[in-house]
Amino acid sequence: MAERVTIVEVAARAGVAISSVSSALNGRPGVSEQTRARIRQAADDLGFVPSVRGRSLSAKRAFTIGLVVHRDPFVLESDPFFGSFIGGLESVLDPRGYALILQMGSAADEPLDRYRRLAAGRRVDGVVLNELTVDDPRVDLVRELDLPAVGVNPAGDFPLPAVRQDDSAGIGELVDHLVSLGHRRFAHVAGPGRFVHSRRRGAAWRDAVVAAGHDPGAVVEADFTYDGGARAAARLFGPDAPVDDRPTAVFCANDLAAIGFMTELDRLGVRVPGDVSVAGFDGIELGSYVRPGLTTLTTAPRLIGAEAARLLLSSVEGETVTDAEIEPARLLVRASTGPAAR
Amino acid sequence: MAERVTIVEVAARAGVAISSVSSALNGRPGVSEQTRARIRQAADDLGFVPSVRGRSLSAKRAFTIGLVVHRDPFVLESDPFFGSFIGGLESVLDPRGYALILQMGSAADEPLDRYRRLAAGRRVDGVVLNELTVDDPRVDLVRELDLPAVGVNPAGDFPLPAVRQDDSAGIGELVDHLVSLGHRRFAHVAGPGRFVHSRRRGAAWRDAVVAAGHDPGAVVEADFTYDGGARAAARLFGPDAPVDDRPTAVFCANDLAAIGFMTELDRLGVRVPGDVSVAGFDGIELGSYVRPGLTTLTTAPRLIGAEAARLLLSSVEGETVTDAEIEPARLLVRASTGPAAR
DNA sequence: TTGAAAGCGTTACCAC
DNA sequence: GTGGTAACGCTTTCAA
Repeated sequence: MAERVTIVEVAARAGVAISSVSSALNGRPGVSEQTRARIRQAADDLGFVPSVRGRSLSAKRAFTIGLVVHRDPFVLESDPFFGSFIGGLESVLDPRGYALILQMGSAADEPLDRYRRLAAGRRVDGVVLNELTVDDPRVDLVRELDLPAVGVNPAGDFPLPAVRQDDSAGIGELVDHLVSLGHRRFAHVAGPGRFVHSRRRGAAWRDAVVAAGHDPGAVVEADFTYDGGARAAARLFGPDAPVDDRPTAVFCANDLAAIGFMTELDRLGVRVPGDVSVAGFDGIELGSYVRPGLTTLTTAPRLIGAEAARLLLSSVEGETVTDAEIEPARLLVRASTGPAAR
Repeated sequence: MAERVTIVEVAARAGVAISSVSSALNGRPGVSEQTRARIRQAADDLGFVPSVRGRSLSAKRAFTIGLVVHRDPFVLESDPFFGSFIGGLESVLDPRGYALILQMGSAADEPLDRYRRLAAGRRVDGVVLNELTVDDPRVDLVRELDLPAVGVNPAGDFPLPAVRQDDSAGIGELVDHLVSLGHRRFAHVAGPGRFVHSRRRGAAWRDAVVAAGHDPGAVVEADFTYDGGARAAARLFGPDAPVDDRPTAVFCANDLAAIGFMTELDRLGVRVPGDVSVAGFDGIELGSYVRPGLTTLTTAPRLIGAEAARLLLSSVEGETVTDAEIEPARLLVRASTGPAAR
């Protein structure tokens, strides 16, 4: 690598001490406007950019935050959340001079180790905790490690700073929508029960259906994948499924599963929305392309990422942080929901 | 953040100089086995892990490599390549003490700036160059910046270390497969022409079809998205498309577009594979779920990522690097290709 | 074999 | 306002 220009050379060119260069360039007081200008000039001439390495050591800060993805890579493949979420993180990290370290905790290795090593090597100043599980062990871990962290959509009693997006209001709208279309028999294709967000969506759905005076119906646990959605459809509508009392409206905990669900229904000769209305959750692009277009709840992964980064940086920089609340997920009605069959 | 234990404390506990600790722990000679053991013990007792910050400054190395993704976040959403590719990178970076910095170059900002800043701040020791375009400006840039880099599937005359996976053999197999099924009229749904890999796939397809003695037929440029594939289908088989001379076999430059293509065909009442055979490229999970299952060429993004990381680290550490060749993409026949209609 | 000290590029403190 | 200088945590060189 080529030799890059350091603060020493800037100081030499401007004819001042390096401490003055540091003060001047970082906008600290104690430098006359005149010399500040001269220093700026010298820095520009030389194309000086401070080395994060030096800054890191001196400032005791890595200027880096970590995100560990715990999924199997192939699950991530089709997950629409991460791209936008990471983009959101980036959008606030980058302007503030921070970078994102991404780790993929393969299912094999102990995921907590990743955090341990990140902290032990002082690689990152903080981490964002995503896809929280019930009693997530990472919460205790980051406290033990004294590592700043923010949670994304955690449970109510979460002890760390968090960004939340309400989904109960939107799910309520969805239930109203379905009920007003005449639906009375429901089912839910849930995410894995260990995830906080799976549970919350399931609970919000159940509560809303019950509040509307109906039976919440069957709950089939899937795994957020396309294939899991397809299997759930087979279970509810396949040849072995009970014929009477079949639901006429199904809420899937995420769009990808909902799309798999619809595809399998199609194969089984069940019409959407003629025989069954289907709704998802997420608002992924794909949902607008498939036929029928998928009714869903739109979330804001990019915004969530941006807020998470904002909170985390505040936390890292020792400011007091209050939780962030994103605008609620909203109902987006497309063609996959329609009047209940008579 | 809690105070972490440093090399000084290890030295104190072992009753030696810090330089001895450094030598002992890094497996350098010049330390007796006895003191080495004592030092190891002390380090273990204290739970010492060297700070990357200190090492970075001293070693003039960030122990970090960079990947800049240039897509719109929403395109990335549905791209299956990155998850596995990043997993592959990680799988070799992590054991060697390196971490991955991921940046998302939003379409808005000048993407080259990302590399400039990464290099200027000494944030990374090298970068991997993905989705290379024809005359990709990043090639000159990294040389100007003197930043180690590896290319993924570049053109033949690429001046930097590269990892390549041949697709012409697999595409040849595909053409053989289609021809043996009786197909004579072909079309290709291509990726954007600025990408090297779009062009290579298109050329391999054309060459193979011509070599088989047939006309390569229409080429419709799409953009690797589901929607782009659907639009291509509308163009080739929609109401405005010429009715005679329609292709009976279509090769799409990637799976996602192929799936969009098939979905649109379905809507248009064109049967797959009854009326038209469709093949994709990539081997994404989704292709095995959709109906009919998608015939495709399977690539190895995880392996490509691993090799890219391996080459890049060699390059960073000043070793001589030779290009890596991944096993060729292979034909995977599923239900979307069948006998040509008579 | 061991240890002292310089150096990596910053920031921050404290004299002047 | 300005300029030394210590400190950050490590590696490396060089004497002892």
